[in-house]
Amino acid sequence: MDNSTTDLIVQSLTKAIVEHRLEPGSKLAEQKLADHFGVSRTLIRQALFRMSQNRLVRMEPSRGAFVASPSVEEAKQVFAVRRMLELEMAVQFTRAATPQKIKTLKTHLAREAAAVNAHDAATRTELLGDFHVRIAELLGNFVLAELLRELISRCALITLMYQSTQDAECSTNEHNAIVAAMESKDEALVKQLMAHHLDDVERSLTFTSHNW
Amino acid sequence: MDNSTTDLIVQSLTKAIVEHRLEPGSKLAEQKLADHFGVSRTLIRQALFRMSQNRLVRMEPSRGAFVASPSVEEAKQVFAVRRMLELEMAVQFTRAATPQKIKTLKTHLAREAAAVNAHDAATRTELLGDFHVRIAELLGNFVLAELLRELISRCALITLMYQSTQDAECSTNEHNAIVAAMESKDEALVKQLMAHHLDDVERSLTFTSHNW
DNA sequence: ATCCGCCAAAGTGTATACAATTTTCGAAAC
DNA sequence: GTTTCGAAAATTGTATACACTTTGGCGGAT
Repeated sequence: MDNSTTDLIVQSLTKAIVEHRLEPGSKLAEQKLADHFGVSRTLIRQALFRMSQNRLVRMEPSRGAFVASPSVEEAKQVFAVRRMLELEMAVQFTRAATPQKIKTLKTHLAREAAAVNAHDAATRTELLGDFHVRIAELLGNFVLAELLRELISRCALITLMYQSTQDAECSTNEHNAIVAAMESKDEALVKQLMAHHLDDVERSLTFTSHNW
Repeated sequence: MDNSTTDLIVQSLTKAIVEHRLEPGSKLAEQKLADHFGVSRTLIRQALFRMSQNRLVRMEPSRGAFVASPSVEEAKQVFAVRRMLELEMAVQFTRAATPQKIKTLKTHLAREAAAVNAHDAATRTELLGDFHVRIAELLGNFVLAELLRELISRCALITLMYQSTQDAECSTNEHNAIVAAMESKDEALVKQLMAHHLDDVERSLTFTSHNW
């Protein structure tokens, strides 16, 4: 079953949502999107369907698709899950890390820093999330990696809306500290830093919560 | 957007796969399914799409949909993720548990026991998985609950195929022990029992692995 | 007998048509 | 001026049509 065209539409819409060109709650009319992408409604519906499973889009029966408006409560639950997964993951990675794998992470950190400096919000958010996914991949657990990617994209909406450049710099600094601790094989420190990091990211959201 | 009909098809197909009436690897031809359910290919395609995101179905471009054949390696990764989530979840639940919540779990255990005695494989597998989901719900984290449901259904294929009645009895006994430990607020014991339980379930799979 | 190529049959991928529902908007009633 | 009702327009939900790809087999060449 082919879905490459659908994939492109999903990517494009996801980008638009994450970059905040499509506001939370706004209507995603099928025919308009079909015209815009130059395809039939069939492919648009497939794409919207998939995005609704990722929770980036909300569907209402007979009423259509809307850009999701994840609540702060939902974001908190997502972060609770991330904490469960990522604290343990970071410890396990530290145990299993080779110099080669550490190097791969460091390369990633360099790209992060560049994106933060360039004030490219979209790329920045993407790379900040990728850091966590990358660790899972290097650990060899692709089920975990995929799950994390989903969780991270799921609150990307909120993250981006409330994450100032300042927060982003803070994040990438914390990433650096985590990798340094991994390199020195200090499992306890890694766990502590990762916990602190996730708390920080979450706090930057809930402190600025509002009226959706 | 309505999807109630699609939901019914998804449920029906999922049941057929989990109950092993549709073997792993077998073709899911759209027109045949459409005829069987008395709908057009449109709805069948939506259902297959959704099931491919749950990993119960695998799609190949221009070749169609097939019942998934999850590898033992993939099952191991799923269990690794479950361990990360569920050990911590069990501890947190123990901390937050009220007598009311413990009672809810005990009610569930009774239903499990009945299903195991009745040798109803489908219901048994469903309830054994539900135990874990229920804990997440009682903890109030519905994101976690939904994620667990997905993870559990994802290896339901393998679980059911290799899980003998004996294993199932073992599982429900372990569930009982876990709830007892929760009731006595022994966090360390809960964590240990849950770890042992997940190891047991996983071991019952990998020991009987074969040639897919 | 085996292999290659070609054609028919079957199946998937996308677009379009049509049915059913919701939304919009204006006119009538209060 | 506000509310209510209703019909037209717009939008979603499902079925069908059609193009394109894969599959399977038959016939001929080696």
